[in-house]
Amino acid sequence: MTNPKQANIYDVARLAKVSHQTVSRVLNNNPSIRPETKTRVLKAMESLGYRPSLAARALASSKTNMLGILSSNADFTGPAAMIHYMEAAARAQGYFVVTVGIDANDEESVQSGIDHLMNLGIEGLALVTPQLRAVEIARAAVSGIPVVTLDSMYRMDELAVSVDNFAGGAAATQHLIDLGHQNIVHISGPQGWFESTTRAAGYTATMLNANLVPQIIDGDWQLTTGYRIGEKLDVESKDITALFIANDRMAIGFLHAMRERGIDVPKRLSVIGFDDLEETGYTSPPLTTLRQDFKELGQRAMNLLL
Amino acid sequence: MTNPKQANIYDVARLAKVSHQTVSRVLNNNPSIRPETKTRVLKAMESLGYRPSLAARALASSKTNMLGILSSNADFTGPAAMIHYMEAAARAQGYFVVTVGIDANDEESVQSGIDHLMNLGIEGLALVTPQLRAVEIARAAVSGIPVVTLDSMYRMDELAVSVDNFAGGAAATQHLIDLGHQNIVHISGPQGWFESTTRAAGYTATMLNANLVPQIIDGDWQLTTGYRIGEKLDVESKDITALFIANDRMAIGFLHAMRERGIDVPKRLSVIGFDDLEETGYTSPPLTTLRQDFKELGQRAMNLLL
DNA sequence: CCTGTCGATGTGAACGCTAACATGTTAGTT
DNA sequence: AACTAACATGTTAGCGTTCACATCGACAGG
Repeated sequence: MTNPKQANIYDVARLAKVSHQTVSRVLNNNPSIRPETKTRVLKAMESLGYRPSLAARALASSKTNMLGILSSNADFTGPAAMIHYMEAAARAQGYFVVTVGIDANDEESVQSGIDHLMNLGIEGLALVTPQLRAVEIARAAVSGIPVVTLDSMYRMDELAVSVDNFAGGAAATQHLIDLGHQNIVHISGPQGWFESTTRAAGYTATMLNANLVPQIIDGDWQLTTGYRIGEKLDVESKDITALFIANDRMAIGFLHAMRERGIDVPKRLSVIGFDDLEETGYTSPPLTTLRQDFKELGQRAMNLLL
Repeated sequence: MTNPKQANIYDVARLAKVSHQTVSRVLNNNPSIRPETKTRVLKAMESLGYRPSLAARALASSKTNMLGILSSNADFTGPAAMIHYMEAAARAQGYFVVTVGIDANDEESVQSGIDHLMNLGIEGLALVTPQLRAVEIARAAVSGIPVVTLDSMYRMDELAVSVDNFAGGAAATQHLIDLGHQNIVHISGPQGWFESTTRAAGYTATMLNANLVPQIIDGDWQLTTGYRIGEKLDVESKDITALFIANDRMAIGFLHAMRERGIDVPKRLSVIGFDDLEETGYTSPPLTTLRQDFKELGQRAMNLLL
């Protein structure tokens, strides 16, 4: 409760009748310190309300204990959850996480975000930016520290963790095939997004594998787009019986259109989505969806960084 | 691209043929420096790829340039958006934002989150924790730095910014009254949340003001709860004609239940929600909702801190 | 007993910057 | 021309740690 003048390591040392270096050793859990001395120092810290200065520590040791997250679209459920769990994992190890939000379509925004973080002296960077271009810029602008990418195709190098979108797309498609569908359409995400292309690839591969013809309609994740596609999709004459839609938002929009047109889902048409919106399951008509494990993903990313 | 040994202020000074202090002055935009000298120094920095050390700066000036955000439920749309905009506003002023996620129902979690941030030496703290108890703990644990609360009743002191939930609740209610409804039910959020009580208060006041009887059903923000309430609400015998539901999630669940029961919204029953889910407007039946301006809120909070 | 080792602790410098004060230079006053 | 104020820059001393090395005592081996 008192706030006279934050105690420093010398104050503690004096009170504990040791040298400042011994205090430092206690701070860093140096093994060669007598338990007795250690408790004495600890007690002194306690009674002074001592708080080590991260700044001084960083200066002397050139370890900042800072991690950066570069994030576009942090307001989507998935990314937000991943960031949340990454932060928790990092904090458990004594790290601080600085999150910077960017506009992934604006190269300058990406650059300045990275600059900001590099100035801080972060020791690791996580990219929660599904846009291919942004990841490239980021990887180029950063050097000397580990970078991990979430949700990407970069999985090929070891520096990324990711939902296996290919497998996901394949699973969704296979599910529909197993239900007996043959004429299955895929509504994809926008180009330039990892999830888009990978999910679509999973779909295509599975269709071809079953000797079926893949049909992809380009989407852009937006709910309204799903709706618009739903309005004009020629379900009847083309005899489409099932759709795999790349994310739940579009799926919800699409379902709404179906309802307006009086097309019965799931009787006349099966629809499967992808993502993790809580709303799923309470739409009418109901939506089947593939869940993703963001928690595990976030933690894995952190472990990779540390 | 080279990375021999980060240049420091002395290296720059030597190259620009000035003293290190002059370099420091350039760094800090000291006005009493000749433009000519300034450009010379700037050029030297550039050519060395100089990056000021935040740690050293913090140590010498005891200004950390760090701001903290304590956040529960960061995966809701509202909070996530606010955090996003706060970060942007802070960064524009050269600040770094460290976000810590907590479990607001676990006092220890709140405490340790705050400790973490205090160790960092943050210069300001924003609370994005709508739970009353968490805010109390936080306010008590922090001293010496400004604390701002978002979305709270603390609006009374100047240290909080907030959507005016009271006015919002009142507006929604009045809207229904204006449509001619008299028997209007409110489904509220959980107790202990600012938004809950304040929105409910706005509802109650408006009802009473119109000589109508307020009827409140306790909810908890959850979609499933909205659904369950919808399942068993005795709309018929009580002749309920309208509902004001405290958030969109519950509203969506509720609407789903109405649909299953064959109750026509909005013909038989008017429903109005509150929040900011994009999905709103594409549900069936359609949902009217009150929008919130998270962007402005986030920025206002930052300005308050700085 | 003397020497060599190891464990426990102390000493001084360094980290890269800003604060405070000192110095030198220019221009304005009388 | 001498004196001062204002500007532009330099000098020295920290800020609170850690690092590298020095010291001190005790205990073992010969």
